[in-house]
Amino acid sequence: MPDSTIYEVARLAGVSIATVSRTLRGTGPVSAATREKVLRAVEELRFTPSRLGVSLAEGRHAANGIVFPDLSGPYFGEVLLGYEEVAAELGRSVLILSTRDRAGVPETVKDLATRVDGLVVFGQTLPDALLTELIDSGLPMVMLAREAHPGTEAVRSENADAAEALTVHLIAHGHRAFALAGGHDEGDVSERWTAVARTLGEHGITAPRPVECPYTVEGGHEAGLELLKARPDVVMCADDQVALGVILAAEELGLSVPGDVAVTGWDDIMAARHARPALTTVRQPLRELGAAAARLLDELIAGAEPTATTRVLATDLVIRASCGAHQVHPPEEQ
Amino acid sequence: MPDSTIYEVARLAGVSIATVSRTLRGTGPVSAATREKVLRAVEELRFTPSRLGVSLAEGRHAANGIVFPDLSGPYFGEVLLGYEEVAAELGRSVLILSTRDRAGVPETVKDLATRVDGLVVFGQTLPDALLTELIDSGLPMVMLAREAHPGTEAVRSENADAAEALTVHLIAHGHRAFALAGGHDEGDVSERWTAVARTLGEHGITAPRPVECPYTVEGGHEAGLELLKARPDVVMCADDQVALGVILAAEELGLSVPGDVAVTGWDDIMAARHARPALTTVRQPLRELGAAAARLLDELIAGAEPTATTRVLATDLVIRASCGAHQVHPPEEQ
DNA sequence: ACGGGCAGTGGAAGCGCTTACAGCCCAGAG
DNA sequence: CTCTGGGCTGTAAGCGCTTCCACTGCCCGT
Repeated sequence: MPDSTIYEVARLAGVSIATVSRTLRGTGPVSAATREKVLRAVEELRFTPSRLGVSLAEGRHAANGIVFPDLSGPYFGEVLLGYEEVAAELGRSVLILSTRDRAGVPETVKDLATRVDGLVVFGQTLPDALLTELIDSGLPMVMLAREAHPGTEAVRSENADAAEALTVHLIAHGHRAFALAGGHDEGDVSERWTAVARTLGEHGITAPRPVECPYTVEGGHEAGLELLKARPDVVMCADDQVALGVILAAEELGLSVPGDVAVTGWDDIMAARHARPALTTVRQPLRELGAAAARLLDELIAGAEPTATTRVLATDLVIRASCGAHQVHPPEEQ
Repeated sequence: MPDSTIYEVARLAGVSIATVSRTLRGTGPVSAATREKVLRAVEELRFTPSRLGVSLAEGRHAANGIVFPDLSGPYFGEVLLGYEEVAAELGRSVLILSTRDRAGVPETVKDLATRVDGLVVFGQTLPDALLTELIDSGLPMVMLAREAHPGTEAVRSENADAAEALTVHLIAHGHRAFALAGGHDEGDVSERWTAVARTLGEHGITAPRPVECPYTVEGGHEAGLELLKARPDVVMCADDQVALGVILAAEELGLSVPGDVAVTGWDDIMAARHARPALTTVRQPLRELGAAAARLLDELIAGAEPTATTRVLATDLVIRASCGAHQVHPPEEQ
C-alpha cells in the first residue's frame, strides 16, 4: 500500500494541490467548505505528507545530528538523552553517529551532514581538519565538552575549579603521593589534570604524569595494576569507570580502599554510588549538557551568528567513602 | 556559502547533469576525458549531492529509526550501540526517538516514520493501535524484546530458561520465601515471572505477586522497603537497577545481603559487577540484540516478507555474591 | 450603478537529483 | 563505400511538496 500523494488528495477532494497544502499547513485562506472536503479526503486516503517532498521544498531537514565516540558508559547516553529531548521539543529529529573503533568516519560524517540542519560534536571525536571542513561548508555546529572552535558555539561543564577543590580535599586528608589514571592531551580531562597539577604545585607537591588508558573499567584495571606498584596515597581517575577499574585492581593486590589507597572518579555515574566503597567523584550535569547543546544549535540554525563562545555548566564535588572521608551520608536522592 | 548543485557542476564541466550523475554514481558509460572534467568540477565546487534530492529520486531514505523508552540505564544504550553499528555498516543512518515521560508520542512516531525506510521498536514502548497503524502503512518494522507482531520480525533474548535456572539455583540454596520486585504484564519481564512462578510451583512453593515499580534504582529502593517488611529469603528483581535499589533498601533496614536476604537482578549491567555484594544476575547479549534487529530490518527493507518470527538470543546465568553463593570468582573479563 | 478590494482558488515554477529514452558519431564489417 | 552497432551524451520526465502570482467572483462603499 504505497503512501498516497498530495495529488491524489487534491483529486479526491476536487481541488488543486495548492489548496491541499494550504489547508494542511494553515497558510493562506481556505473556505470552511473546502477545508472540510480536503480533510475528508486526507482522512480517507490516510495521507501523510512525504517528508522528502516537504524538506526539499522548504529547504530544510528539521533534523539535527550528533556525533559521539561511544555509548557504552553512562556518560554519552545521558547527554544524548538530554539532547534528544530538547530537539524533540523543538520539532526536530535526531540522527546519531558513533565513531568508536570505526573506519570511514569522515565519509560517514559527511553523509550525516547532508541529512541535518546542524550538528553537535563531542570534543575529541573528529579530526580538526574535518571539523574545519564542516564548519566551512556552512553547517551550524556546536561543540560539546570542548572549547569552541571558531565558527561554532560550545558547551562544557566546569573542570578546573572542581579539580582544584577535589585536590585540595585530598591534600587536606593528608594524601601526598598522587597518581593520575587516564590521560588525554585535549578536552575536559586535560583541563582537569592541568588544574590538579597547578594545585599540587601550590602545595609543594610534584604532579605525576597521567597514565594513559582507555576510559573503561578494563582500562582502569590495567592502569591501576601498574600505578599501584608505586603505592600512591591516592589515585585520581579521569572518570568513574576508570576509578572502578582501579578499585578492582586494588582489591586484587590486597590493598584496601580507602584504607591503603584512596581513589576518586569523575562524572558521578550510577555505579559510583553503588560501588563499595562508594566513589568520591565530581558530578557533571550530563543531561543539561545535551539540552544546552540542542538549544544552542537551534539558535544557530535559526540564523544566529556563531560567537565561538564556550558555555560552562557548574559541577558538584561529591564526597563519598573512596577518598577516605569516612563520614557516612544519609541515602542520597536521585 | 550555499552548497552547490549538480547543475553548477554540469555547467562548470561543460556537460549535462545526467553525465555528472552517471560519473558520480558509476552508472552508465562515461569517457575518461569527461569523467576527468566532471571530477575536477566537483572538486572545485566541493560538490556533495543533496541527500534530499537523491532520496526523493531514489524513493528511499537510507535511514532507519529506533524507538525506545529511555537511555538512562545501560540497557538501551548498549542495544542502540549494536544497532547503530550494524546500520552504519549497511550504509544507513539512524534516527532515534525516546518516549519516556513524553507527550505527543504518536505524532512524533509518525513523523519519524516518514523519515526512515524501517523502524525498530522496543516492546512496551508503543500502544498496540499505533503499532498496527504503522505496520498497515507498509513500513518495515522489527520488534525488540517482545514477541513478533503480525507483519513484523522480532528478536529478544531468552527469558524462561534462564529464569528457571536462576530460580532452581536459589531454591537449591535453601531459599523458600520469595519476593518479586518490578512487575509488568507484557514483554520480557512477564515471561520471566511466569517461568519463575512455574518453577516455584513445581517445588511446592507458592509464587508471590510481583510488586510493580519503575525499573530504576529509586523504584527498586521503594519497592524494597515495602517488600522487605515481610522478611523474604530472597528478592528477585526485574532488572539490575531495581536490584541495586533493593540492596540499598536492605542496607537501610539493617539487613545484610546476602546474609539476611538474597537479591538477584537481570541484564548484568556494569554496576552489577561492581556492587557490593556483587550482583547475581542474567547476562543479556545487549549489543547483539541491537545488531540482530538492524539486520532483520535490513532484510525487510530489501523486500523480504515479514514472517512474524521471534528470534531468541541466548542468555547466561551469572552467579555472584548477592544470592548467597559465597564462592569467590576470579576477576571477570569484559 | 460602478469600481476597488479581498477572500478563495488554481497554475506553474521551482527544490536537486535519477534515469529512461533518444540521438549522435565513429569504427569495423560486409 | 555503405550499413550497423556500440559507446557516449543530452533531453526531459518524474519524485512530492511549497509558494508566488494571477485570476475570479462578490461584497461594499460611494
